Amino acid sequence: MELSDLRTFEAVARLGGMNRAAAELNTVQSNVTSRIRALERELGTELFRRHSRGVELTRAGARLLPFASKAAWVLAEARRAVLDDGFPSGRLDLGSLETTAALRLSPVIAAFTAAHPAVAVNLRVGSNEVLIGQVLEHSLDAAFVCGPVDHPELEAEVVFEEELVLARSAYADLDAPALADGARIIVKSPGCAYRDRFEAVLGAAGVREHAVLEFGTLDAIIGCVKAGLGVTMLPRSVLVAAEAAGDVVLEPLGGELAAVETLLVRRRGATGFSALREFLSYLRPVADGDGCGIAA
Amino acid sequence: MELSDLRTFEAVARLGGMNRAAAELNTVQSNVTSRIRALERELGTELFRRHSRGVELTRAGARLLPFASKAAWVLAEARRAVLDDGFPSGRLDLGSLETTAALRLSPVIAAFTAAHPAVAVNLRVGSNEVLIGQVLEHSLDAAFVCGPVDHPELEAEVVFEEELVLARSAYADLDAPALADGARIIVKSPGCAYRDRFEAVLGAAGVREHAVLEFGTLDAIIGCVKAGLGVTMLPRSVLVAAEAAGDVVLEPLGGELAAVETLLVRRRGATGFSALREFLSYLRPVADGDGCGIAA
DNA sequence: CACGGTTATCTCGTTCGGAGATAGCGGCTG
DNA sequence: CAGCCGCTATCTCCGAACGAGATAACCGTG
Repeated sequence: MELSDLRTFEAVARLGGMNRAAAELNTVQSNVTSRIRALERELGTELFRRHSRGVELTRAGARLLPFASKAAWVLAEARRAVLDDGFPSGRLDLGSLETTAALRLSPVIAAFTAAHPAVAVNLRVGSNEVLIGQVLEHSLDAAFVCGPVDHPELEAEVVFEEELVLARSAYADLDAPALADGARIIVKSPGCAYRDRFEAVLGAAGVREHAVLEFGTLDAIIGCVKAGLGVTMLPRSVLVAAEAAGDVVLEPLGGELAAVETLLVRRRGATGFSALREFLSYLRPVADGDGCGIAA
Repeated sequence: MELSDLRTFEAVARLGGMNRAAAELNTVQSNVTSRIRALERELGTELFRRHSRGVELTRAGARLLPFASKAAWVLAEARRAVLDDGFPSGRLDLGSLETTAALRLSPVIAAFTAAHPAVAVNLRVGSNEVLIGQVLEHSLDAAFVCGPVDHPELEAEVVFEEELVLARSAYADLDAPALADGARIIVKSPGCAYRDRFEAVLGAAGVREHAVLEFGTLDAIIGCVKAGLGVTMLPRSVLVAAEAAGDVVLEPLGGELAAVETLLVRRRGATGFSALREFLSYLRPVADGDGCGIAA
């Protein structure tokens, strides 16, 4: 059982056909077939059920599939570890919630890239679930997400602590309560980590009905809040600029619903290559200076 | 980078020479050399420093080595997972402290093997450190050890809780304190998990000097205690037979030093093949019936 | 029934890896 | 210093394995 065998197996399983797999692997169908048959012969089990539309995994094949990816990851990490001579270099794929990226990360990443030009930092913004999934499938090295995260294959540490506050237009009726039945809340697209929290806050405030306005960017949200279209809930640091400009009014939430921790999650056991280790060392002073402890 | 390349690499690194590796791999030296050179060419780094006595790993080679083992493990687990059709079968390699094996495991293993004759259960007795090391290097599937265990790559659950008690000869001067300066303690060979605990108990009791007698088996220890050669500290259940026979007198310790947890440790992320999963299900009722909760 | 799409099988040519012999290097020893 | 021994590097030969292409067989669909 060689790695190339597992690669073809994985491609066939993913694409559902030997022809398609052959195209992706830059070879011809007959070779894919024979490789798979050889693998089946070696393992003594059928891995695919063949039919006229392609193939589908048998139960044994389904059990093998995760190991095919795992083996590929191991080899990829091996290659990286060999080339990693202790001086940070290569790619560093990070993920982040948009709020964290906007307010916390730029100075850290700027300082890091300045000190380590050999590292190609790649920052991808996404929602909590997507980011965590990408870390798990090795598509990201680490991600800044909204805690808590509890997954056996991940380890997380708190790097920032934020205070969630309500924001509404400075030109609205400030005597009325910000949250009432029929309030219109402005949030990011589905999957936003703060959205669930917002719903919980609404529930705690006794709001049973509310309208929702969704936007893809923070700027759009804040712009709409200014314009009085509704109320939003975001980390205070995201909103201070708008508050200083006199456009929005902030209202502290209090209670434990207001505290939100930003975690850096990464795969457990990934000892960490130089670039990631070094990046962490840039991150910790920021977090400490911010008064945030690091939890193991 | 194929798996066979990593296997030859691992053999060369472990044996310190291409000739020796060739002998182990049932091939000739020239092939080993060329495989290694091809690997070095592919990775763009020297993996070995050659000299007239053999080869030694470069730093890059040392970084690669752990991944070679890891890749081999992944493939071995893949093969097992494919052949594992949900009905427990194959080998199940367990490790245990001698005390646990003697008193707790026999009924569980007996019931398990009776119900699952297709599983070849293999029980190896050893000390805490050795067992944990063997679990880490995949030489054991799981091990019963003395807690607590805190290792990022292991997960543990409490399966038994024992009470440590002092035991001394029933024919000794029972009015004198069992633990005093100059006491002779009888323990297992170095590495015994209870020994450190015993030393702590002695310290807490204010004993500054004591003699040590080491034996390899529990029977020898208990025999010597009977004979009045010294005092030992073991789980109560190991000693009840001797107490009932009237040969030894047990003395509860009290305090948190007396409580000892037996953990089942296994590698994290190893989803667990059928045999191990099934064995766990045999274990849990025993632990529960014993009044011991299972901690995740 | 013909057609498009699929997998299985066969053959041919190339390539890759294993076996063996030899050369070259370095240290050790008499 | 010369000879020896153990090691790695390199070369050549050969067989097995792999990739490419063509063809057959199968199935569902229009």
